[in-house]
Amino acid sequence: METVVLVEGSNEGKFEETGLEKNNSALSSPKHVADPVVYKLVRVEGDGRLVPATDDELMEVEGLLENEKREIHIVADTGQALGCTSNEVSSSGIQLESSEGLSQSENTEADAEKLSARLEYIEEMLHKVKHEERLRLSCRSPDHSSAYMNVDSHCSEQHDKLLGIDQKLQSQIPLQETVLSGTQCMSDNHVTQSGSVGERSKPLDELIEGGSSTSAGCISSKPDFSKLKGEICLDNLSIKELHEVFKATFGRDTTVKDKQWLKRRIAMGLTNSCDVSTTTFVIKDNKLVKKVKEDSCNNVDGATSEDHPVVGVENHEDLLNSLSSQIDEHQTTSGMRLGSNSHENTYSEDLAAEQRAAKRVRKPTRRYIEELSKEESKEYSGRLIPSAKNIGIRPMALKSHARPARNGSLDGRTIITRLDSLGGSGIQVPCVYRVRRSRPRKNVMALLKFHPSGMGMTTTFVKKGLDVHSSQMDNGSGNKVLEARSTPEQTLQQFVAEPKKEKPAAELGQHMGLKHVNLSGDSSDDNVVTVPTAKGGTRRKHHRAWTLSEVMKLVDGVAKYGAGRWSEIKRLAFASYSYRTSVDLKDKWRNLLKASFAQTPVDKGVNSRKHPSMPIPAPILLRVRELAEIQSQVPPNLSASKLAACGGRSVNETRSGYL
DNA sequence: GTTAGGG
DNA sequence: CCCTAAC
Repeated sequence: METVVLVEGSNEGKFEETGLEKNNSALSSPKHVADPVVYKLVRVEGDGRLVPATDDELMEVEGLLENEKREIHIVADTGQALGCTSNEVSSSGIQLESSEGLSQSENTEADAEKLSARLEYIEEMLHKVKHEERLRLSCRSPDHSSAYMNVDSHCSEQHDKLLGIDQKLQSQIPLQETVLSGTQCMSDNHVTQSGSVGERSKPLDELIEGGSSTSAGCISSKPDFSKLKGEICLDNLSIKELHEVFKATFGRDTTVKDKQWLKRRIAMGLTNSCDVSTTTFVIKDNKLVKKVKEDSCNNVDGATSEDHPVVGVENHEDLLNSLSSQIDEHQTTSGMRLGSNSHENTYSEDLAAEQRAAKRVRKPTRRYIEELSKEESKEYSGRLIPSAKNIGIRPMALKSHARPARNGSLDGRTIITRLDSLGGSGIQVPCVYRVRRSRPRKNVMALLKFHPSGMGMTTTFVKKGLDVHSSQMDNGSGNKVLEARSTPEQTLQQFVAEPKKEKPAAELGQHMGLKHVNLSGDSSDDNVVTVPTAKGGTRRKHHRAWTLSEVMKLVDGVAKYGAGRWSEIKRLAFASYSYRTSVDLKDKWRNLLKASFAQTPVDKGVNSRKHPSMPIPAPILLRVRELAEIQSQVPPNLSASKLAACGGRSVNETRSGYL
């Protein structure tokens, strides 16, 4: 922190996080002008900004080139290796050989030219190699690859940012000095932050465990990670030891003798294999140093834009989310690029292209799709679907949606949910699906709407079914609709309908237990049906019949906390019913009121309702009515007659009772 | 983020 | 159940 460099670094990070871009501009262009001799690899930030590559980035290129092929092969073979390797490759893809780059940059222009030429070459090579790999990845278990890609992408994203920051530092000082000062600051930083680093270890572990199962594969075999905690210094290890660590880390052997390379590699691997660590640590001079500033953390939690990485760990899911969204954004905007005409630009474009390609392979997140649809629908509605498809919606949809057990019982659901949350079918699920209670955004609707083939037909069909509108009918029609759809649509349909995610495992468990107790048969959750709106838009109706117990809880809740305090009731009385929102409660109460006052008085319709909807026992209705009267919740229209009959006492009764 | 109300 | 306006 003491060193100028460090300070700048942290500042940079902050700015970047904050979204201030002047720094970047200042760095890339001005800098470039000032020192034309220094050609650097540049990469495009998530938001499209150009960020100079860092020494770290430059670091491995050479070794990478040497090992590229070998690694790729490995990748092709094992899923695990695949994940790990993809990480490495992707991250290394943006790297250039440092020692050379540095040394050359400080030389004459002639050297610089050479360098640039070389960089170009390297770029090409990397490009090709990466492309190859991508192809392979995409060919192989798309699930895995995509999943990995996800993780990896976000990792690299982070990494890039970090590197970008480093680079800035570097670019502002003589390169040689950079190294030194870098080391210097690192050690300083090291010392000052050692405490935090220690703290960090725990969350890190958690993350590793809680992280995607896929990445876990790589991480699991990384016993030596402990060595990285606290001090995180591989310097003391011999090459042999490094090899061991390497193997432990990546699950494969390496023939590389270069100590530096190994150290870096290991550090990288460890870092990349862990979502958070990337954010938290900066790899520099063969040491993992706690990063001063977190980019991603901020994204996740703006308030936590402090020097404490721990924050980021808290909700890595969100982290992933935000990251993915970032990536998405990047993806959509990657098309446009800064229009300068420098060499850097050329490189950056290459990189950009490269990245784009990489991302293309990546499975799009739901968020992405949504946003994409939104964006594109404005301009090219026709192209919308195809593009989405190409990006890989289908595999994902099919995959994540693979739930024959949908109709299954509670157990079935449990399993399914688990799959979803654990990523049994795909890592991405947890991060992507988790948040939303599953109501697709309008965008998605739009997406559906735009779907070329037979959408219109489907729509009408659905509508028909919907019109019948009985809870049961709903389901039936819904399923029919799904089945009726043509393949492509089905994919989409499923994709859209899929969402019904039940939440975090913990809650789920609880929920499950309670559920069993309920007499309800609603356990057949996910009566998710997409229904067309009158305007042509579709919306998903995700129906879940209210169970008696739920109703009772609701009534109790109202009695306790008062009608209108839905959030309270939801939180306190419906804690276990994750799917009931306060709005739901409110709606239900409204209905209950209606029902109670409509039927109870005469006692005629009490249970006589033959409609599919669950009949509400008279007692409950009675109670509802009482509560309503007590709280003057009586529906206006009904209250008139009813209250009048009762003597209108409730008129003066205010909610004060519970207040 | 909640709540109320219409659809 | 969805959507939105209003808070």
